[in-house]
Parts: sequence; structure tokens; C-alpha cells
Amino acid sequence: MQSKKAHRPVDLAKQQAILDAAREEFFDVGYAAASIERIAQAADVSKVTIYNHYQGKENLFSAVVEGQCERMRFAVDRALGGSEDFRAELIAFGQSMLGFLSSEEILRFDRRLAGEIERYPEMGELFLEAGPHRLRAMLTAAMAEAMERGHIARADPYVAASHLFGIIRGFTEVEWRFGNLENTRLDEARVADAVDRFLRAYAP
Amino acid sequence: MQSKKAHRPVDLAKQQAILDAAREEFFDVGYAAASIERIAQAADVSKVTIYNHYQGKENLFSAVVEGQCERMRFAVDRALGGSEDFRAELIAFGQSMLGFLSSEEILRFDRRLAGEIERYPEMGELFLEAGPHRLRAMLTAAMAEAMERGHIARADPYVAASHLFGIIRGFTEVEWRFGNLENTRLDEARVADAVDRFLRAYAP
DNA sequence: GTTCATTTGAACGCACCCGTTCACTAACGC
DNA sequence: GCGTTAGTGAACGGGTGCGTTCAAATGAAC
Repeated sequence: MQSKKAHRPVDLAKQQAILDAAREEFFDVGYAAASIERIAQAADVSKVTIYNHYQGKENLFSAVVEGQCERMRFAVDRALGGSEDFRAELIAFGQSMLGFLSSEEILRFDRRLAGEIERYPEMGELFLEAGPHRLRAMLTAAMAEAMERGHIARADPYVAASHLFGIIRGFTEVEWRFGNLENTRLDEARVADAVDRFLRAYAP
Repeated sequence: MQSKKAHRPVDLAKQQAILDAAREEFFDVGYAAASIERIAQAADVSKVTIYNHYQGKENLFSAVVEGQCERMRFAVDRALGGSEDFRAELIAFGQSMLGFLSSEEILRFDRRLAGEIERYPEMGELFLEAGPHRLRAMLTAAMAEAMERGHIARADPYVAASHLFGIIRGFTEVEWRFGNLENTRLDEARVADAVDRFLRAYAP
């Protein structure tokens, strides 16, 4: 459908501005309360331009969600890194994971998307694939390797990954999602504590 | 402000019908998209009646949230019970906790409320107090007692509660919140596994 | 400079819905 | 049965916002 002889290219800067403005609007007030006219105004773009590129509100929302998923994929793929000391590695991972999960960007995304999945279940799947499932797979692989190397006892690596994830996260998630405050500050010792308990539970 | 000489009592059945219909509407489509007129219709009540009892949409939503919080308080308060075998007790608790957290009622409440806390932070606090904080306090007390009795090693009981909660929950939460499916069925063996790991981590 | 897709501004039709008013009816206490 | 209060139905004003139309302007490519 792309016209062959484009005598005037699409203004990509405007496209990005639209997506940015849409993201802000959607995550600020939620899908239902979001206004395309406000988005157009914030992006300094005519409303018609938006309708020319995205057929309507739902499409625009989809585009925003996909963009955020892409960012999440990128962020998750570079989470588990160094490998000198196993314990230190786990602590570093836990630290960066908690930092990621408690970031305002992720929290807003999470909160707003959760409210829409009853209407658009496929977006839930999209989100799961882009974030949690990727992280899950990475952790599972790391656990399998750790068992291979004798760092921890042999067991179902998926279950071990689930335990590690859970013990590090603990109570924090609910607090972050529903508390506007940061009374649950990122405590480094807390992570080390959880990792040590995990290592004891999985001692070879 | 209750008028002294009430010559006609309030129809309590209608009040309940209003709250029920409002809960359905709010949790179905979210606060912004909810329509008072639809609620009135579903409750088989005049719109004016709703405005006579609740000053407006926000007030009605508050009432619904408080009602749900009340139900949560009741449900949480009777979660941790028997005390014969410590391990069995933990497993039973984990089982009922996961069942509770994965119930459709709690999931809808959770998803919808999360989207509104940026607008009404005090509702987040209300929710936290009614549910998570209560459960947290109960678990912490239980851990302290278990340490006293020598069931587990001495440590910060709050941290231990967090670890127990987290290790039992593991990956399930994200799946339940964003996956429309029940591919994460309530596996009894899963809970026992987590409890055993916890007990090993906290072996005296 | 011509060409043609992109972008714009403004207006329109339509629908939804909040919150209010008002005249009216229904039900209970006395 | 009288007085008072609770509830009804219908209509209204005001606002918001989606999605569309159209004539006009813009700007890169040729």
C-alpha cells in the first residue's frame, strides 16, 4: 500500500512526537480518559495527521504499547551480566532487577496496562513476552548453568528461578504499585540477605 | 445530619443494589469509562437516587473501594489458622494465600485500583492497609512466634515473612495479572516445594 | 516550476454523560 | 389521613471528545 512515488516523505520527527505525546497521555490518565485532541496539541500536530497514520485511538494505543515493549526487551536483555563470583552476580542482578521494577516508567506502564488487558488480552500477552517471560527464561538458564557448575544443588531450574525472583522481591511489589511514597527504599543489604537465604536453601 | 424524624426509612436493598452495580461497572470498564446512568439502570434505580446518597462519581467509587477493602479485611483475618505441624501450617497458608490472590475478584480489584492511585493516592493507602499490610503483620507475627518456638532460626521476622511470601509467590503474580489464561494453575506441590526451600534457608 | 503526497485548521455531526432541576408518586410514622 | 421523607421520570445545560470532511497550504522530488 506504500505509494511508489513519494514526492514528500513522512515527517519522522512528528511521528516520534506523536508517539511520545501519546505515551504521556495514555499513561497519565489511562486509555479511556485519554484525548486524541490533547495528544495532537502536545505533539504540536494536527489531529488529522494522527488519524492519517493511526486509524484511531486503539491503534495508537497499540503502537505505544509495542514501543514500550520494545524498550523493555532491550532493558531486560542486558540485565544478567558478569560472572566472577556467583553470589556477587546474584546480588548485582537482584539490585538491577529491583531498580528496574521500581522505576517510575515501568510502574506506570504496568499499572495502566493491567487495567486494559480485560479489553485487550493480546496486549497482556505482548507485555508478558517482552518483559517477564524473557527475564524468566534468562533466569532459568542461569540457574541451569549454576547447577551444572555446582554452585547450587540440582533441581528444576525453572522452580529455582521462581524462588530466587520471589525471595528477592518479597513484599516490595505491592508497596510500589499502591504506595505513592518510597517508604520501601532500595536497600542493598536486603538483596544480599535474600540471596544468602536462597543460597542456603539451594546449598549443594 | 441524620434527620431526627425520618418518616420513611431508606430502602437498604436499593442501596446494596447500587453498590453492587457500581462495583460491577467500575471494575468492568474502569473508573473513567464507568457510567452512572448505566449503574442506575443495572441497579434498577433512578439516577437521582444515586446522587442523593453519593454526591457524585468519586464518592460512589470511594464507597465501592471501601466495601471491597472491608471484604478483604475479613478474608485476610482468617487466613493463618491451625498450628499442629509447622510445615503443614505454612503449606496450608501458602495454598489459601495463592488461592485468594488468584481469585478473579481480587485480580479485578487489584488491576482497576492500581490504575487510579495516581489520581487518588489515598485509595492506595486504604487498599494497602486493608489487605497487604494486614497480611504482612500477621505473617511477621507468625514468624516471630516460630522463631520463639525454635521452628526456624532467629532473624528479623519481617524479613523472614517477606522471604516466605516471595518464595511462595514466585513468578505467579505477573502471570495472573497479565495473562487471561490460567496456565499457572494452583499447583499444590509447588507450594510445598517453596515451603521446604524456605525451611531449609531458615533451618535453626 | 511543476507535481503530488503530506499536513493543516476549522468546522461538523454525533454520541455520551455528568450533575441538576422539578413536578410527581410511593411509603412509612404518627 | 396528614405530614414528611424517599424515590421516580423526564428533560435540560454544559461539556467533552471521537472520527470525518474539505479546501487550502506546504515542501521534497523531479
